[in-house]
Amino acid sequence: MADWQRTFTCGALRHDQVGQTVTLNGWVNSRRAYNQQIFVDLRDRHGVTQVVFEADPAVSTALFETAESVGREWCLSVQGEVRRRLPGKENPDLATGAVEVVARHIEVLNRCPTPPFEVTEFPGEELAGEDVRLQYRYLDLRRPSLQKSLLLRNRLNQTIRSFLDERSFVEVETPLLGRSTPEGARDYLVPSRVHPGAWYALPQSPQLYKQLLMVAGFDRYYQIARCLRDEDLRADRQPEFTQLDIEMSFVDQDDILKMIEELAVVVFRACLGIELPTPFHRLGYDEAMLRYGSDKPDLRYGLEIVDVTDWAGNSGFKVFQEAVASGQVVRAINAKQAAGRFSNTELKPGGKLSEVVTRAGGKGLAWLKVEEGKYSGGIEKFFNAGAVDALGACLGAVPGDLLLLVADVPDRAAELLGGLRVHLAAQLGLVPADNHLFRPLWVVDFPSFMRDSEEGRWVANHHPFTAPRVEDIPRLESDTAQVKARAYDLVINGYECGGGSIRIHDPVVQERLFAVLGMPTEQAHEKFGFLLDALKMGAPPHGGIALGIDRWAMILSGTSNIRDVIAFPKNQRARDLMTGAPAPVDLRQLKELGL
RNA sequence: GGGGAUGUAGCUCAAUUGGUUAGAGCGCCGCCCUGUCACGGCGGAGGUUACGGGUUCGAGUCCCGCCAUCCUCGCCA
Repeated sequence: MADWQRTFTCGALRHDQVGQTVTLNGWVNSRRAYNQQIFVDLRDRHGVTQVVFEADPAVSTALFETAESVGREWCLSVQGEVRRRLPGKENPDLATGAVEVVARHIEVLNRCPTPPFEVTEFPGEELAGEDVRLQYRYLDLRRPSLQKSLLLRNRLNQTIRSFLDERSFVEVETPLLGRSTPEGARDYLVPSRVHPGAWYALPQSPQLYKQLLMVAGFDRYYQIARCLRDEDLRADRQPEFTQLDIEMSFVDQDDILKMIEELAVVVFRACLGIELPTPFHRLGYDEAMLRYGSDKPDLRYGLEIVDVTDWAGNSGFKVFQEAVASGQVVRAINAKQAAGRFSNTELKPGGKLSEVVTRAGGKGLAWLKVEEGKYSGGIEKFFNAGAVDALGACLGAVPGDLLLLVADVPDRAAELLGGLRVHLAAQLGLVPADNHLFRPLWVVDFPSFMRDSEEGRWVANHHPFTAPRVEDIPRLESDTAQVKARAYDLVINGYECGGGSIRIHDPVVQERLFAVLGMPTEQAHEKFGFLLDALKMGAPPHGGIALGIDRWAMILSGTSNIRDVIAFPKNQRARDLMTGAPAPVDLRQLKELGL
C-alpha cells in the first residue's frame, strides 16, 4: 500500500480511533485559517472529517505552508493522529464531530482551480444554475444531495435484483441494435456500415425480445434495461431512460400486480424504511378519468371531480343548458375552503386561474364562492331559484368553499378539470414537497384502442401485443371502441411508474389485432413475422410489466427533476452540456457509412 | 412546431417612471487572528448587463430579431 492511501474514509472516525495514526483521502470541503492553526474539512462520499494543522516548527514548517496553500476541492491525502476534540468543541452536525485528525503529513494528490460554483452545500443556499452544473457534472456530483440520490438509486437496483433473484427470475440481456418497428415513439437510428442504406434502431423497450424469451421457456425474466426514445423532453422524461423489464409465463393479471406490490413494499422498506400498505388501490380507467380527469391521478389530495350534468340541464343557466342539450357535460370541483385564496380577478375571464382552463383549450371557467347563506361569483344571478343550493348540496359545499365548473365534451371536460385539479393542489399547497406520503394505485381496464387524432384510424392504447379481455375478443372488429385491455398502470403520487399487460399468445388473435390497427397481413408479416412465427410455436400464456426506474428513483429521493437521479443526463434540448453531444463527426466516418 | 418564464461580476441576486461612476451577499486575492466548523475583522480585484439591430439627448430598463436555459402543450405504442 502506498503511504498516501487511506486507512479510513472521511465518515468513519469515532472515539474508538482516538490515539491511532490514520490516513484520510478526500477533497477540501472548506478551510478555516488562522496564523498559527488551520482547520480543513476533508470530504469524501462517506462524510466529512475535520483536520487540524498546527504551526509547530518541531513538526514541519513545510506541512503548515502546504496546508496554507490548499484551496477548495483540492484532492488531498492527510496522515495524522486521531484526537478527541476539546470539551465543548465537538460538532454535533458531523458524524465524525467528536474527533479530529491532527495532521502530521500532507500530500497534495491534485490541485483544483477555483470551482465555477460551490460544491459545499449550506442550508437554504441557492444552487447555481443547472446549465453550469451540468457542464461540470463531475463537480456537481460531489454534492452530498446528488450523491445521496445516486446511492438511493443503487439501493433500489440492488433491492430489485435480490428480490427477483430470490424468486428465480433470470436476468437476460437483449440487443441494443435492433430493427425499427412501426407505431410507438420515434426511433433513434444507427446506420449499418456493412449494409449501406440499412439501419438499426435502438430499443424503445425490450418488449418483443422478452416475449420471445417466454416462448423460449425462460418463464420468469427480468432486465434493468436502457430504453431510448427520440421524443421531446420533460422534467420527468429523458431520451434514454431505464426500465425494470419483467415478463412471466403462465400468469394472469393478478399474479403480476400482486408480485409488483410485494416488490414495491420491499423497495420502500429498504430505501426509505416505510411500510406501504397492500393491496394497492385499484381504479378503472373510466372512473379515473371521471373522478380525477387523469389516467395517473395523484391521490395525496382530494379535489375530486363531480359530474353535475343532470343538475346543469335544469339550472336555468343558458350556457350550461345549451351545452348539455348538445351532448356536453358539466363537471365541478369543490376546492374546500379555497374561496379566500383566489381573488375575483384571478377567477374572472382572463384571470390567472381562468386561463389555466382556457389555455388548455377550454371555453371558460365558471365559479361560485360559498358564503354564509349565499353565493357570490360571476354566474349566481343566472340560475333558477334554488338551483345554486342544489349544486351546493351536490358538492357538499360549506361557507368558505370555492366551486369551479367546466362545460365541455366529456373527454375534454375530464382533461380540463384534471389539469385544474393539479394546478389547484400546487397553488393551495396540498402537496408538501418533502413529505413521505405515498399513494400508489393501479389503473386498470384501459380501452384497447384509441382513435388517432390526425388520421382517425385505430391505434393501440398500450401496444399492439396487449391482450384484450377474453370476453371482448369476439367483438374486436364489431365493437372496437368498447374493447378493454388486460393492461395495468402503476401510479404513485401522480407519476406513471410502470405499466404492463397480459400479452396475446394466440397468433390468430394477434393477426386480427394488427388488422384492426389497419396493418395489412403482408405488412404485419414483414414487420413482425418473427413474432407471429414464434407465437405459432407453442407460445405460453404470458404477461409482464415495465417499471420506470428513473421515476422510482425520483419518487424515493423526493425530487421532481429526473436529472437529479441520472449521473450524466441530457438537458431539455437533448444535449449533454458536459461532452457537447450530439456533435458533428468526421466526413470520413460518414463516407464509410455511405451517408 | 406552439405557449410561458428567465438571461446583469466566478455563483446567487438587486438596480423605483428610461437619467450620476451598474450595487449586495457568497466566492477569489492580500493583511490580521490558536478552537473554528456557513469562523471573524480590515482592505482589494473582478462587468461587452447573452448576442445583433432599433427608438431616444440618454437604454440593464422600451421595440424588433436571435441564441441559450428551464417549465409546458403537441409528442412520448
